[in-house]
Amino acid sequence: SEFKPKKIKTENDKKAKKRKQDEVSKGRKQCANLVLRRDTQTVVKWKFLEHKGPVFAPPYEPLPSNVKFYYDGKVMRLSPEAEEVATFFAKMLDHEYTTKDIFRKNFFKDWRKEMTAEEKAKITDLKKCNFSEMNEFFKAQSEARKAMTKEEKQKIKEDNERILQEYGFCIMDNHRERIANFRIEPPGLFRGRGDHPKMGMLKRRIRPEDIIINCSKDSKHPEPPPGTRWKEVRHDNKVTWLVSWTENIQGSIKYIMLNPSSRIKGEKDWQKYETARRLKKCVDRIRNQYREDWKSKEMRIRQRAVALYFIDKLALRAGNEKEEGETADTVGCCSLRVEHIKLYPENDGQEYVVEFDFLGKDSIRYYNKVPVEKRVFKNLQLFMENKEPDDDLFDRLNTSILNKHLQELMDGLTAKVFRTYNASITLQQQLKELTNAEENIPAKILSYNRANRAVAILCNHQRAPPKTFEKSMQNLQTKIDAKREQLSDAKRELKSAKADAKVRKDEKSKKAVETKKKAVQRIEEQLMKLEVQATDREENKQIALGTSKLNYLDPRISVAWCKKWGIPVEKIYNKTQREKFAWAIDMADEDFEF
DNA sequence: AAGCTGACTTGAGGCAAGGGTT
DNA sequence: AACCCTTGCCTCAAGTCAGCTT
Repeated sequence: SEFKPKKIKTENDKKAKKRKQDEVSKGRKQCANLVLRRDTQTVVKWKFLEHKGPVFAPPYEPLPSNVKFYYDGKVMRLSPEAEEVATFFAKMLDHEYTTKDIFRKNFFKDWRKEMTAEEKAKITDLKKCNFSEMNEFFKAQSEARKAMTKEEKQKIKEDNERILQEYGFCIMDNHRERIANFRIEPPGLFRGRGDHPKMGMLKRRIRPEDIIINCSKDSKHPEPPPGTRWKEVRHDNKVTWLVSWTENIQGSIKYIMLNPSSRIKGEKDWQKYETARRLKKCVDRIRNQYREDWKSKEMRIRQRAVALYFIDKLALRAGNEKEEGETADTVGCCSLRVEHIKLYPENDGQEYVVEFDFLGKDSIRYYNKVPVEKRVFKNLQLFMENKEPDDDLFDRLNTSILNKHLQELMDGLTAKVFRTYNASITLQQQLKELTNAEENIPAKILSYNRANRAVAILCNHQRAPPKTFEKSMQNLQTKIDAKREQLSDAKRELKSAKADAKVRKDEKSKKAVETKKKAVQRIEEQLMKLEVQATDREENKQIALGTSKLNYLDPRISVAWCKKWGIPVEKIYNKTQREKFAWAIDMADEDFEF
């Protein structure tokens, strides 16, 4: 089809190849414009869609009667409804969440709603509740699961596979496609991230009556479980989801959609990178424009221009405003407040330094000290004049205004395109800079990871250092030491073999020298591999590469790099990633340029 | 133009599978 | 074969952005 064109075979004529390629990409682009542009709510996403509906969470199984709950030191039997919610709390006893005031307060309030009148009258203080037997019961259960026999584990695996085959796929326009999340989220206690005002609230169980099914009219639509009915069955081919329901914490809608390997997700992904590549062509013009705008006599334009500069230079997110009290207090570019930045006319020998310190998406801290242009600095001073710490830095700007402006600068341009563009261009440029033709494959892969790391740092993709980090580092060091030992042994042996051969001058001893030489080489290589691994791991301590690899880096850059240096794609992408990026693996050859 | 809603992408964390090591 | 540790995968929360309503 248009989307996965046959790879163009190289004749010796490079120019013909290039021309042909341009045609293909032009055709593809036209196709994209036709089918994919302006796609929210306006364009047909599929013609035929058939699926089996969602898999519901298993029903609640009451605790065995020997597992007791105590209130105020005395055994108390709970109604099944109250007991179920109690088990959600009991399962989390070891978690820090359960010590937090807001969590406890929210949980207790929602738990009481599930209690019978008698329970409600009796249970008035969470501190007097003793869930420890429940907690131990669940711990024992998970131990038991681990201790199952091979056969039992095999059986579970087979059952899962059967469910996957039945519910995990759908038919969309003549293709059997993998569904991403066909299981409905089970009930439990809401765990918001960061300082979330709703943490601990009860996430209720989803029933068939909550479910909207979306499929094509001419398909066999899924049956609800016996004795139940769907909320609605609709046939909307302007959207990509198969199932939806409304979640009770924020009142937002949740969806079942297709796997990243699906045509519909792949095309969208490809389109995203094509938009970023179009930005590449006009980014200079846009940069000149916003630099001009720093001088505008209109405040709103200056603010817009400074915000855009941050988004471009620092890869900040757009920063939509959020409803206060509904979510954790986090910000992005447009929602930055005065308290989130500090200005230093001079700092560590640099002029005009801005210090950023705020909580971004997922309450991950963004901390950065950057020198900026004098004009930007002066503008920031102006924006901050006569404001309180909790006032908006950009009071004349929001994401909607910014994106409307961007749309005028380039078709399809929005704030997040800058993140994609800067991430991908950084990878490409870093790969060029860091790859050393002389080096072997492990060393080249280290270079790749370093390029990837540069992007992750730019995008602020942090992670908590793994709990086992120190130990695993030590283990690796032990291995390295052992390997060094082994190497010097091997070298010693080689030396004596050489000496031996010099005296004896026979074939046999010459052969022995060769063998020893090979051994030394092999061990040297192994040692190097370990050392590279150690470096890589150390540098990666607090940085997560996965997110940028999956969401920001045009996979064709990586595929091209692999082809150019003869590195198997498997070294860069695992199986799932190869499935997601199948289109790119197919499309890109070694001279692909982002 | 502000606010709301729906659809879709992006994100970190948790957990289990499975691969390497002892 | 038991163990241990990494890796991959899943989960589900938290963003972005466009279109609609008021």
